[in-house]
Amino acid sequence: MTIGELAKTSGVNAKLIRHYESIGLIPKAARTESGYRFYKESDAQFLRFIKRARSLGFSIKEIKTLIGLWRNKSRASKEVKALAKNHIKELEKKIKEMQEMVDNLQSLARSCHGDSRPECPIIKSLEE
Amino acid sequence: MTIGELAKTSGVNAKLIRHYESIGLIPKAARTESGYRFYKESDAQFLRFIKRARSLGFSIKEIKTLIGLWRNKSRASKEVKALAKNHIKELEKKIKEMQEMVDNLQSLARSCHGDSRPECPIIKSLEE
DNA sequence: TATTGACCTTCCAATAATGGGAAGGTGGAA
DNA sequence: TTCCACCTTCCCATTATTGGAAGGTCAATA
Repeated sequence: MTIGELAKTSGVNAKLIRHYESIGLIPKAARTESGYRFYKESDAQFLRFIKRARSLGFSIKEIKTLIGLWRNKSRASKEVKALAKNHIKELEKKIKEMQEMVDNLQSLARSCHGDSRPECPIIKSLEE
Repeated sequence: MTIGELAKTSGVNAKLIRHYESIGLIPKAARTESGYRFYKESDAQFLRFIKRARSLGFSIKEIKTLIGLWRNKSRASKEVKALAKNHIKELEKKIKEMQEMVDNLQSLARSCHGDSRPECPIIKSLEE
């Protein structure tokens, strides 16, 4: 499989596959005589694994750990669960921060007339 | 005021003040004969404005717009309100995405025994 | 006066993840 | 042979912030 075909079957675009290789997230691909990378089916599965983990918000660094856990068939499930729980905590922390921003802004926006007059509590709150 | 003093009174560190100058977010500072930047009180207020806006999650680009609105004493408050509303929408969109990640992970984590056995639905879900 | 330490300067680089483009080589089909 | 689609590497941009290196300046102290 060429890198373009792998991109199609894995859903990860070729540019990104090369990048993942360059940072050591995936192993260096085998090459044809002319230097083209070539892949096998299982490489697509690997990339899909990465893509799913990304869609759950795991960072590349966390995914490296996840890959290790994935490959280690005898590791305890509590190790994986701990990683997930920790990740959930981080996500929840960010969500909370953003929700606080929204709440603050909502209350400012509510108190702003939003008409053609220049008086604006939103701006005023930034001045203080 | 030197940049270090400004950093203290504004709460924005010196490195970042120079950066803000380099990207044109704040005007170029006046210089002493020896090349040191120097500032006045109102510069600290300006930086605090920026810092507050950042803490509400506005991007540097949005802040540039906000500064324009701030300076324009005759602009309509509805312009500011529109910017804020738009920003709220973006924040809420991100929050929703992250909340979906959390929900998915929570349900996976719940179904994972989290003991010493290797079977793990979290990993399994990434394999599919 | 010489030294010292705290502060200032600029420039370069790194972070995280992805995308875009340029310049050039390769493969296969018409 | 020519042509197009694909491949290669390398560099750059994004966003906001921080870090360091190498070197100049200021003020106080020995």
